[in-house]
Amino acid sequence: MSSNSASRPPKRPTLTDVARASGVSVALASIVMRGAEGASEESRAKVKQVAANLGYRPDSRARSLRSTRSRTLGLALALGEPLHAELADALYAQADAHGFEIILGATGKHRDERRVLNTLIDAGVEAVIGVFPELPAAQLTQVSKQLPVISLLRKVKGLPSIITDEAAGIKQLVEHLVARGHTRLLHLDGGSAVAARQRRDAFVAAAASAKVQAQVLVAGADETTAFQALHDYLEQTPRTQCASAVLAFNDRAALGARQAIDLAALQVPAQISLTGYDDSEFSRLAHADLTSVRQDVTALAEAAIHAALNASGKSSIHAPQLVVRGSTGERRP
Amino acid sequence: MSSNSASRPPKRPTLTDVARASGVSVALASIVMRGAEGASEESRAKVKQVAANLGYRPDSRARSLRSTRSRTLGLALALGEPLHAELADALYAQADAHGFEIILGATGKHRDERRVLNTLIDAGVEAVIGVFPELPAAQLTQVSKQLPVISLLRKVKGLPSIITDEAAGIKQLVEHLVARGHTRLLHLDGGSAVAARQRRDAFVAAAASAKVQAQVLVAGADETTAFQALHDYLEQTPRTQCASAVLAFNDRAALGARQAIDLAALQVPAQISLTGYDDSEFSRLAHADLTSVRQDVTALAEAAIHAALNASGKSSIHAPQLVVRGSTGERRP
DNA sequence: AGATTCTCCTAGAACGTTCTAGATATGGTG
DNA sequence: CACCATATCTAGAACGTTCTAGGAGAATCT
Repeated sequence: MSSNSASRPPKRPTLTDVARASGVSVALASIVMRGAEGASEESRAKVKQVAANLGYRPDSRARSLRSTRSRTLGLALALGEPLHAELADALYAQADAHGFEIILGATGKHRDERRVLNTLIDAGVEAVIGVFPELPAAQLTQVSKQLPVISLLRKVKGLPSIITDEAAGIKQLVEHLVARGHTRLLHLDGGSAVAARQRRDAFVAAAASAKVQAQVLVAGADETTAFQALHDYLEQTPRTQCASAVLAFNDRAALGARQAIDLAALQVPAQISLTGYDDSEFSRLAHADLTSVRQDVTALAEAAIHAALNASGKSSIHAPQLVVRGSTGERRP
Repeated sequence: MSSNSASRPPKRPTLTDVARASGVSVALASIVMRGAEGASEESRAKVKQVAANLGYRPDSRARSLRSTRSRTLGLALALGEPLHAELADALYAQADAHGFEIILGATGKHRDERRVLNTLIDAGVEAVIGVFPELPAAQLTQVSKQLPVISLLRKVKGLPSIITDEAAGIKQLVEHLVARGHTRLLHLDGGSAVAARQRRDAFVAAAASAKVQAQVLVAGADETTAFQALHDYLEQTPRTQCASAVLAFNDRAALGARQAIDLAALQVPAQISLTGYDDSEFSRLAHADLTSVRQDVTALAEAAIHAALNASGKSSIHAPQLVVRGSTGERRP
């Protein structure tokens, strides 16, 4: 009646079992399983056959303990972030191509980034790639003395950092809007999120150099805070003094912003333009139809894996791409 | 100029180092680090002090290799799913309380669930908790002979399965709508997603027992497919024959559905009611303001951890809760 | 024929822990 | 004083691999 997990696990077969069953030494069996050189085709065939029959799988703990080559990478990111999910997909593909496995650790508001990092390291990964919004750079560099640590989406001094050129992305958005006649821009900033400061600064700079008015609203990287911030703004600001274009920190924030706009009965893009960032799946949907900035996920992933596997890990900065959709239009005063 | 990860990792301190530095045997140092009994308070203090100074961290590979107690759980889920993110949060909290670490594996359209499972097992976890939408039950039960495998959100025969009472959730939605005069219901189904069949069947059954018309549209668990399916439906169905209420598979699907509805210039809830499932963060936003069904994430997590840690892992089924918001209303013919 | 070089194989140490089975010392008891 | 119980400690095997060093044959060279 009870589940069958109650029965004692029948010890999984070990390399010794395989060796014994195929009448060779453990060392030779190891050579075959690793695909190393030094075994005849004949032995190879036999050992592989036996291993398959027994359902043998190498124990990665023992393997990495001995060889310091676990062929496993640690990846730290936040769950529920569309961009992170995309990145993970690309990273998996890249790691695959190099014969590496990936295990993840989830960072989050309530979960200590340092601890996530430690958990991955203790599990025996060869390198860690991660999005660490809040972990102090000092701690990261400290850890990086033990094994390669690659910072994704955030520039960390002294660490290989794979990032997008935020200034370029924001500049494209601002110029796109300015070219359509907008002279009063509003940025819903990402709070403590990764890249938030870069985008905020880039926004101010780009607006200044285009000689248009710029205002920044402190918000966050999620729907709710963005909604709240913009909602308050729209209620408190006389309609005539309102910005005619809103740049949200990312697409999720734009979704929240959109709802504040709808609630204020403003038309997008007729009365107000809206932009996101990241070009998430839902930004492409008809109603959102969000002008956004696409980060080069594939290139980021490729660079991160490369930095992780080659000890001489180099930082790199990748160009984003403006994606114009229906949520931005000409300013009609 | 180059990053400092190029310098050779200064081997991390081992238990032997700690023992030597504190002038005791390795065995005693081990006892202290484990908090096992058999050491004087004096030695305890000294060893701990030395360990802290050296920055010693036990190697979980060696530890679990020897003792088959890694105090680590594997968690397999999909990235980018709000519900999964919530579950992970709750599971982390629960695991914490039991002194367990968690490492994740991401399942996904392009990633073999079996392989994710293997990666976690090879990393030395004591048990795996996972959402496995597509992995055949036979394979799961096969693996569960090696270590406890807990199925989350999907009933798998022969495996401890922690699920929500989908029939109850759907029934509440249907009855809620029927009570408001709706007699023609449409369900956007979740395709091959976990729980999709249960919800679909429950929808048909609940509609039948309430004696209202029911129609099911094949879609999927994401925004895009839901949008597409409903968009086509609204275009092809004469307005007078349209359903007056749409039950989306989950909140993400509801978001897509909402956009199809907006595009068709229908008012929610005046002309058409819409419901989601999962009560995600964004379903609470003003514009979405989505009537949904809340799964008891905390209870699910608690049950899953309990099943994973106690070999006698029991299945359980949890009651969901209807959350009424502004996206559903009286039918106005 | 001896030396050299292959190819194929193996014994045994090592990785960093935990665990078993004692050793040693301390103190109480008959 | 001999005996046992208890508390504290330790040596060394074990976990499942990989790696180093070398051995046995067979083939090639000089």
